[in-house]
Amino acid sequence: MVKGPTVYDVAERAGVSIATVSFAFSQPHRVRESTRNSVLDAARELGYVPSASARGLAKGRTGALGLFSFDYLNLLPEAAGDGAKSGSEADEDCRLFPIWVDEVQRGVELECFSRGYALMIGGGNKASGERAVTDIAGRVDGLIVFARTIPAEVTRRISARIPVVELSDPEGESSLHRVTIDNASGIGQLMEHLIGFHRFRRFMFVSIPNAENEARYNAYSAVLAAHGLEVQPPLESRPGASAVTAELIAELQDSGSLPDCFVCANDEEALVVLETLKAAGIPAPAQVAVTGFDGIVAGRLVRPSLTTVRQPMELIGRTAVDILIDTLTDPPATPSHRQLPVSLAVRESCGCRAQEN
Amino acid sequence: MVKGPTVYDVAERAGVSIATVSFAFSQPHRVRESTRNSVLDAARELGYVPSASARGLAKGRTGALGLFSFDYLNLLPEAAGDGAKSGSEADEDCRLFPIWVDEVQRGVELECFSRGYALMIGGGNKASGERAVTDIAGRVDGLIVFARTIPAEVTRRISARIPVVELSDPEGESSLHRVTIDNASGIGQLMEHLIGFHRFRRFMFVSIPNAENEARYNAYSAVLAAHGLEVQPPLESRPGASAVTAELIAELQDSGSLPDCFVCANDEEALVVLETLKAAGIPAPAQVAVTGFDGIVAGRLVRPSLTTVRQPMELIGRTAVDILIDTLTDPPATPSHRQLPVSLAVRESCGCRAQEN
DNA sequence: ATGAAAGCGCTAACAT
DNA sequence: ATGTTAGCGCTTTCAT
Repeated sequence: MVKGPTVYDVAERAGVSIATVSFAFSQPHRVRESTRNSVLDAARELGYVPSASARGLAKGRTGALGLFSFDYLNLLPEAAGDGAKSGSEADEDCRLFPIWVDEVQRGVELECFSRGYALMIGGGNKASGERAVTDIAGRVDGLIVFARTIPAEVTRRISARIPVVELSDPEGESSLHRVTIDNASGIGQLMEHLIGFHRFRRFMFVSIPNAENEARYNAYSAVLAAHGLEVQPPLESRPGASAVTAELIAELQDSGSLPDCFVCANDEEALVVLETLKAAGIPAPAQVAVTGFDGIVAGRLVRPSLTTVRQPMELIGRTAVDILIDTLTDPPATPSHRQLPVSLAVRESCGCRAQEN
Repeated sequence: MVKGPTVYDVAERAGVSIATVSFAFSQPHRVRESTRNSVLDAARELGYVPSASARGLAKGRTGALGLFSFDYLNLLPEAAGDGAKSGSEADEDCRLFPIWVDEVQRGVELECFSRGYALMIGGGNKASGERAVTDIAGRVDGLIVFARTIPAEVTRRISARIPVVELSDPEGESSLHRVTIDNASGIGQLMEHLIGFHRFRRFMFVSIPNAENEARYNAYSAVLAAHGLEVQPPLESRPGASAVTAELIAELQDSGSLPDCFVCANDEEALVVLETLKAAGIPAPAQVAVTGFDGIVAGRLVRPSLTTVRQPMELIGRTAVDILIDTLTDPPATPSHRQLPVSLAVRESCGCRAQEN
């Protein structure tokens, strides 16, 4: 744990200057082979590990990209505590991991590694948020953030210093690069299946209000309108507050106005709805169908398994990294915006038969 | 993307020295409130983002911990390509993510964030391995590595500079901190169930040879011996080479020497065995039972679901971070070694009935 | 309470 | 091909 050797130590041991040591590592062909070998040997013998801080300071680049992962875990106490009886811990936690964010993160990691970048991951919650994201911004050459996790003012400030990619929000601060998905197409495919194949007519959209969900709701409304079907205002659930959802659904049942199908803005809400229905003794999909959006792993674990629109999560992460590296290589005049396709995953909760899997 | 403002800019704007700017951030109470405010205002107006490189260089600490995640993806082509018909992509990839490593990583992330550290993630494969791990070692205050992913010589060198925690290997370079699990207890619980409850008598251990698996095999042998049961040498599978496993199992079948139960050294091998049996038309668990070890998510997705020994993966990650921070706070005289408990997860593949989930 | 100045370890001109 | 040297942006004594 003692202070490690530096270029100076290596240089001295190899009998050369520090510049030569530096060159031996960064531009091997620029130093005579014998020299290079003696430097490399000295480094090895000394156990030399270059300081990324020093290197970063000198070069003005760190060679790392950053991903700010919001602490969605604040929701855990609430989400884990109600609804299902807490069975084995093993079965509990899988509903919570991996979620959308985790799968995107994986794509980011893979792309970073294969492109030779290190990945700095930062996390935070409401309290530590701005501080944490600024901290990590100071450590990297480019940053990826999830939409709506940090104030626009903060990302704007950061984007004045390093390129920032915001993930998956149809709109937002325009100075940022952006990766989105084709919400309209996804909802379109889904509704086509529900209306055309299942012949459902009465729908209810469930979501917490945010830009992403609004885009999905708009696409949903458009499809219903195009089919001449009635459009109800969305059922506004609240993150982690499944009790609220339960109450709303109870009201619908009491008034005899349950829809044919609950179209949920994302998988996590759909899982809550599914659980709520089960608790209320309303059979799904027999009496009411339910669909999600995202394609998280948990959607395949539950029974009935969740019919949903699958996002290319790994690709989203990879694309963000690609944008960053491109931007670093040669800065584009205008922020990139790449929209990725989605695909329908028909499973059980819409009323289709169980898959093999 | 223009060069961002520095302490000098902030100092000038606030009409103070750079030292005061630094103090205003790091030791707010040491500067007069009015001064502090003008510094903070100036920083905000300028969009100041402190450089972690400069800070790290000056302080000798980066405030980040590292996790070196080996590129297990080299196995993908082989693993994904055979066996099951490639159904929807959705169903494919879930068998590969999240695996053990991913769940441990999650624990590392959570603990880092809650303790105020950033997390640097590095990845590599055989080729880039040493280079990549040295690179990330130069960026952090402490490093976590998975056992057997990098040469002992390299970790030793790095551990001379920063504390290193190696995860889950019963033995290894002794200069490293270490987090292990109680393999013997886990195998003991598992075998007790298989022998005591299911009355199995003829077992076959399946594994690729490594220290971890050897520890499990030894525990397994000990239990069998204690029950006066015959101990066969392990069936040596190869990572990703399920064809080999298939051949070995075919031989067993031909010679009429299929065991009552395949005890696999880990879940991934168990999944391969399960698939191989299915392909060979041998019903599991009806004719042959199969068990795993680890408790990865995929084990709950397959049918029959996998009976296994569950590791506290998140806790493993958290513990590693805890050791690192402790060590950074005040260096212990001797490397820490913490062993974590495991628990039996009885599911379908041993012959028990389907769970609710 | 604030400023001056000496590094931290490395890179990259520029010399030689 | 190799050496000299001036920073990179920040922290931290040590003065004032």
